[in-house]
Amino acid sequence: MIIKVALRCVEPKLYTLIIGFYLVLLTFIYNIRLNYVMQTHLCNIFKHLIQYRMHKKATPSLLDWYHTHGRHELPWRNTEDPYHIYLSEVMLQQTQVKTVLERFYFPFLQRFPSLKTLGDAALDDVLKMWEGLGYYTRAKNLHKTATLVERLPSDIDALIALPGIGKNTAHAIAAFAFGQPVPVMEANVRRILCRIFALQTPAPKDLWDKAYDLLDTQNPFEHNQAMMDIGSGICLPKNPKCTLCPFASICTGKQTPQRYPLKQKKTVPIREEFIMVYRYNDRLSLTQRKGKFLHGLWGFESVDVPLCAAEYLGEVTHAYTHFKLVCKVYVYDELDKEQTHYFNLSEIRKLAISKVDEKILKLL
DNA sequence: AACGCGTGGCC
DNA sequence: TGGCCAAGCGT
Repeated sequence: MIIKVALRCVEPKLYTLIIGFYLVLLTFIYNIRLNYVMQTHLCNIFKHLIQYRMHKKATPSLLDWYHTHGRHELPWRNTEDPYHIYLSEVMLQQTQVKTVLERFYFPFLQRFPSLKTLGDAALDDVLKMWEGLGYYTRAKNLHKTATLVERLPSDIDALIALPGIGKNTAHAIAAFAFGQPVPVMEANVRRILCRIFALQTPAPKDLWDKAYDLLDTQNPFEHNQAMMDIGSGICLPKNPKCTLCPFASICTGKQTPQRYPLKQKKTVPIREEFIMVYRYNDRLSLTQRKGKFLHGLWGFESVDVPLCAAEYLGEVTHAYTHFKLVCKVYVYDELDKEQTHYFNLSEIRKLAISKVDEKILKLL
């Protein structure tokens, strides 16, 4: 352990080795009166130094790899603004780069160019910009955070204290916006670590320990970005391109990459719902969702039993991550007093609605 | 600790 | 095509 720490602090130059060899030789040849423990200790230090040099030589540095192969054009890599970096991190939670880059990042920033404009906006307007991106509590927490702080803190614990910022996002902001020597721990990094160290079902703490161990503390930005680029472009879930990987020489799991990490499959339940829509003078009844599911979005009402007199329009299905939804849609051409909100088509387009309700709308 | 939480890319 | 998966977080 002491040796590993020493190796992190001191970049072993060639002259260190030469002097080291010279000392060891002196120790043996002239039988200098060092005790046995000291001799072994010295020998071990130099053995590790040699191994470290060979390792560095065998694996081209991540820094070099990043300069040559990294995705330098990603907009959140070319800004110093912590708000921009923070926004990208939240949008990218469980969401592919392509989606965020092509459809959401720029329009959102155009509409809310600063933390202050975001905090001053109405939540419904924020949700409208988030429409189609999914996981809507992200938008709610983003807005909430914008009302809480004028600028983002750089301290990891202070970041985690903000709603919507967990351990990974806090580390990402610390590393990317404030240059702190900390690793990130998301899907790509996790998979790389599992493959390198042949881990099937690692505990989170083990992964963080490995990540800290592997981190290039001199270049945290490049190191973390490189890890994510390798994870998304080389160390793929299926058919990883190990021949292109800078970690190939030290990777212990590359023979059977599909085993690391081990994935458990879950069966998704099917949920059936009756959707009851009231239609009156080309206006439709909608309600704003209150719970955690599709939070804040507008949609058609789900009922236990549809009205007998209502007309059955057909089925709409939608696959979520944890269940499959089958909606049987009914419409009734009367005004129901209990429905407080009626909208025509152009008004509905201004509301934030989900994919299911979009499908139901199409059916109507 | 194990779930609930959306949508779309990719094969 | 259906199934897997994605820059995770809150509870």
